[in-house]
Amino acid sequence: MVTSRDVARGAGVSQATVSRVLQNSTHVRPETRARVLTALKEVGYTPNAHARAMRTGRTSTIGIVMGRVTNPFYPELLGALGQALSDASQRMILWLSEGPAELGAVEAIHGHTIDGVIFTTVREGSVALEEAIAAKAPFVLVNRVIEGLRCDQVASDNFEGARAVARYFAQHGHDSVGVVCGVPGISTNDERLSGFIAGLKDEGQTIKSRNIVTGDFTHAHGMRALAKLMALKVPPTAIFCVNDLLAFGVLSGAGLHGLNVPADLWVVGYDDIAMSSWHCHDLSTVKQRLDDMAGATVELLLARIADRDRNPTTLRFPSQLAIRGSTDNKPTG
Amino acid sequence: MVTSRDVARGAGVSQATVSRVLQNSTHVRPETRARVLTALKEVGYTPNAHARAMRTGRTSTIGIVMGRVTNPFYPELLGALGQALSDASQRMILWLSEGPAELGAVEAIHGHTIDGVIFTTVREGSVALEEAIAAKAPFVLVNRVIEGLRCDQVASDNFEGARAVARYFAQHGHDSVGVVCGVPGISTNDERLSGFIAGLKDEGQTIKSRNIVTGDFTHAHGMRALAKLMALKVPPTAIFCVNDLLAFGVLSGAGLHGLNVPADLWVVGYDDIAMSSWHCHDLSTVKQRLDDMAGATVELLLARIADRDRNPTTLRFPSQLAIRGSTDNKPTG
DNA sequence: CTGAAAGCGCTTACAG
DNA sequence: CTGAAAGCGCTTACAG
Repeated sequence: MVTSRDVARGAGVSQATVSRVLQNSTHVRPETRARVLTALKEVGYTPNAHARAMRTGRTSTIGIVMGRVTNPFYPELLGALGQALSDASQRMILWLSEGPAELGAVEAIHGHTIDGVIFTTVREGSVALEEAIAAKAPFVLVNRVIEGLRCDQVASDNFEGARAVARYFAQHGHDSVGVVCGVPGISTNDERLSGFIAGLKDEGQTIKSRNIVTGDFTHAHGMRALAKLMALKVPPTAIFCVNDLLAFGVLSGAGLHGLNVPADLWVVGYDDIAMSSWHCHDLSTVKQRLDDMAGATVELLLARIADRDRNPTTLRFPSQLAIRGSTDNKPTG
Repeated sequence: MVTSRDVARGAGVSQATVSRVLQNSTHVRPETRARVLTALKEVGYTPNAHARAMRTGRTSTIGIVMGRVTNPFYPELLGALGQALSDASQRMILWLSEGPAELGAVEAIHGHTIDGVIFTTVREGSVALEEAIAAKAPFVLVNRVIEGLRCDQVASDNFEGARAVARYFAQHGHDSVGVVCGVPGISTNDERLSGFIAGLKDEGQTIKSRNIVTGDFTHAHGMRALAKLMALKVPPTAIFCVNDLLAFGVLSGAGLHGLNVPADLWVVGYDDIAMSSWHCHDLSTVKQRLDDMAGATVELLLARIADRDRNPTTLRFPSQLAIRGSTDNKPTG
C-alpha cells in the first residue's frame, strides 16, 4: 500500500508538503510541487479515502434509495442520476430495497459513509424518511413529491402533463374515457389522475368513478384493468394510464380481447420509457425531462450538504405529450 | 456527532471496552456489556465507517461496473446482485459507465473505498480489466466470460442453452433458420451463436453465414435484422436471437412486415427478462438462473477478498428453454 | 476482565 | 514556503 509518506520520501519533502500539493495549496514553491508531482507518478499513489474522509468529514459519496420496483422507468432514472453524480465527481451507493431496509441509508449518513441521500420511491410516512427528517440528514426527493414536507423535492409537472392528455382525448371526440391508476397516495399517481380530471373539466367533461381503476404499478394490473373497463355498459374509447408500464398491460389486454389499437381504443401512458417508442408498442405517452430532473436533484442535494439551513425548494419540470401509433396521430378530418 | 467515547462516558467505562462490546469480544463481563449496551441505545450511536475501515482495512463495500446498456436484462442482474450483496451485509457502489470511466472502480480499490469489484459488461482488453489484473485487485466477472483469463467468472451455460433452441427448431420441422446476433467478441453473443450452430449440427443441419446477422445489442438492430433475413431468397421460418432485446426488435419488424408470429415465423430470445412473459410479447426464450448467478458471484468475490491466492473458478449455471406463444407451444401433429 | 496507548493515513493550524 | 505535530474515531496488542 502506497501512502503519502512514501511519496514524501521519494520527493525528499515532508508528508505535509505532499498533502499540500494534493490539495492544490498555493503555498508550495513551483519546483517543490514539480518534485512531488514526479514522485506521485513514480510510486503510483492513490489517497486513502477513509483517512481523508475522517479528516474532512466529507465522503463525496451519495446514497440512492430505490425500491425493488418492476417499472423500467426507474433504471432509466438511475442512469440519469448516475450521470449527474458522476459529472459532479460524486460516487453513488445504492439501496435497492423498500421498507425498513431503507434505513441502511440513514444509518450510512450517521456512519459518515455517505454525505446525503436521494430518495426515489419513498412514500409519506416511510420509516427511512421519518428517520432522515428526525436526524436532519441531507436528502432530496426525486420523482415523488410529498405535499407540505419541508425538504428539497424534484418532479415533473405531472398535473399539467396529464391535463394535456385529457384535452387531447376530448378534442379528438372521445367522450367516454377510462383511467388506469396505480397505488393511491403516491404523488405521481394522484397528481396525474387529478390533472387528467382537470383536463376533462376544461373541456366540459366529467368521468364516472367506475371508469377509474386502481391497483398496483404492474403490467398484470394493466391487463386486468382493461378487462374491467371493457366490461362497463359504456366502455371507454380512450384510456389514460398513469405510467407506461400500466399502458403495456392495457395493450396486452387489448390484444387478448381482440381490440384494435387505435381503431377501437386509444391508449396513452406516462414517462416515455425507451421501449414505448419500439414499433411493437408505439405508445403515445408523456415524456419526462429525466436528465434535467437528475441534474437538479444532485445540485439541490450538494447545496443542502454545503448549507443545511438553506430554504427547501420544490422544482417542477414540464413534460410533453409524445403522440405515436397507440392514438390516431393524423389530424382529424 | 456521537462517538464511542460518548458511549463510554455514559456507561462509565473506557472507550476500549465499548469497542470490545461492539466487536462481540468474549472478554467482557456480562454486566459491563449490559451497561454499555444500554448507553449505546441511549445516545444513538453509529460507528464511524471511516475510522473502522482505516483500522481494519475492510470497507464491506463492493463496486459494480455496468455499462450504460439499453438491455433490461442488466437492471434485473443489478437487482439480483444487490440482493446477494445485501444478504452478505455488503454495500454496493455503482459505476454506470464503460470505457475509461470504469477506471474509477479500480481507483476506488486503491483508495480503499471498496474491497473488490464485480464487472458485468466488461470486454476483453478493456482498460479497467487490465488495470485490475495488473493491480491484483479482487474482482469477479459475471454474465461475461473471457476465455483463458485466470480470474473468477460466473455465467450461465450459454452454449447448451442455445443448443437446445436449435434442436427445438429442427425437431419441429424448421429447416431454414436465422440467427440475430449482437456484437462479436462478447462471450454471451459468441457462446450462444456457437451453441446454436452445434445444436443444428446435432440434428444434421447447417446454417449459411448470410442467415446470421450481426450488429449491436439494440431493439433497432433486431428490427433491421428481421428485414435483412426476410429479404433472403429462402427466408427463415424460425429465428433465434441471442437476447430478448433483439427478439423484441424482430417482433417489431415482423409486425411491420405483416408477418404472423408464430404462424409465419417462430422467434426465440435469450434471458427471459420480465417483459418477455407479458402477453403483448409472449416470447419463448431461455431463462437464466439470475439469483443463483448473483449469489455465486458475491460468494466468489468475498472468498477472493479473504484469500487472494486461492485458485480461480469459472462457474456455469444451466439455463432452461421457456416455451411461449412466439413459437408453437402445442405438440406437433 | 479492563484501561492506557499506539497507530491506521490523512489535513491543517501552528511555528519558523 | 516548509516541517513538526495534533487529531479525526476507531481496533487491538500490551499491561495489569
